[in-house]
Amino acid sequence: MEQEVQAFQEFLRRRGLKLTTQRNIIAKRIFRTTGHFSAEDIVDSFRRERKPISKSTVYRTLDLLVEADLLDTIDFDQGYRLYERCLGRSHHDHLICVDCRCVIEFLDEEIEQLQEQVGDEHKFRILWHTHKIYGLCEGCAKKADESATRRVPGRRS
Amino acid sequence: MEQEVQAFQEFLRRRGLKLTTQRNIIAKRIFRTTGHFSAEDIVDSFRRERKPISKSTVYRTLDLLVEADLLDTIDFDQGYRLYERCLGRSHHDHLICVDCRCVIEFLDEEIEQLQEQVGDEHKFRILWHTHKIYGLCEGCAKKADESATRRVPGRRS
DNA sequence: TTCCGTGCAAATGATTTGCAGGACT
DNA sequence: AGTCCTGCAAATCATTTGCACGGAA
Repeated sequence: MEQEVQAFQEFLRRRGLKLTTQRNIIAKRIFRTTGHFSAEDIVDSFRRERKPISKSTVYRTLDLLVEADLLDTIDFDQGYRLYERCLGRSHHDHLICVDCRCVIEFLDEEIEQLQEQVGDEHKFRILWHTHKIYGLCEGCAKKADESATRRVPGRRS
Repeated sequence: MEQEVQAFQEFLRRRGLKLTTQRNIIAKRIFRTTGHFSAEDIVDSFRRERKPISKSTVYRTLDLLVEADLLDTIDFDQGYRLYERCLGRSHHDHLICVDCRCVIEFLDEEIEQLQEQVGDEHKFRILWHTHKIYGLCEGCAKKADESATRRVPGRRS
């Protein structure tokens, strides 16, 4: 968190941008989160505390944080963007539960290497990648199995 | 194409849906495409030929074709959805050029297997996945290098 | 005849933008 | 003082939906 706050301030300075109250509040709020969040999550969290900060400002600040390499965006094809902190975090990909929407991170070095190979084979200069595996997490898979079984005796669609 | 037309008609019949002129026209147009296309591409192609079909109908028909397993949707995080025919096509993933926006398909059996392993390790029941590698295709990488070199003697940003 | 489909216009919902008044440096 | 910012409302833009009319079965 401290490191991120400083990195952000440094970034603003380098760009000749101002360190305003709102930017500070938003950045600190974000640097306290774990996991993934949407722009609306941030806006809501301020609304709940009755110190509303305008949507636009939140969006604009998120953009800055992404440019500063302090946030990554992830698109889970849900119609809106999610963000996650990335300073000092290594690259990883995602397992996404289509039922409870939870997200598990994974990293497989072998896959990472094979990707490089794929790039080479196609003379493609890789810049970044996203690898998303959709399915059911342990809990949701269990639930699904149970309700499937339960339905059999009852003969109901 | 013939196969797909029949599969679609069969799908409609099974669902008690009607085989209308518009659905037929749209389906046939799509079954002639190669590569990726957006809903707007389809709408435009009809507009150009002065047999406009309403946007809504196109969207609704695309949904049906996806449900019929005749189309896949792919989200390249461009703010709109792309589709591709998938009947009889095996699964594959994508290399996406961020410059010219061209798309190269790839399939790596080793990666596919390793994914299964990742799922197992996390007790995750995989349903499907997307694996997108972004970067520069051969041509665009070359162009990028050239203009980078050219800039050096001239000393211009 | 009876739904199902279509086209249109309007709604949606996340994100972006224009603008006028405020706030950093 | 001179920019850079903020908040608001309005604009975007792809996609969806409500509704009245028209068409397949």
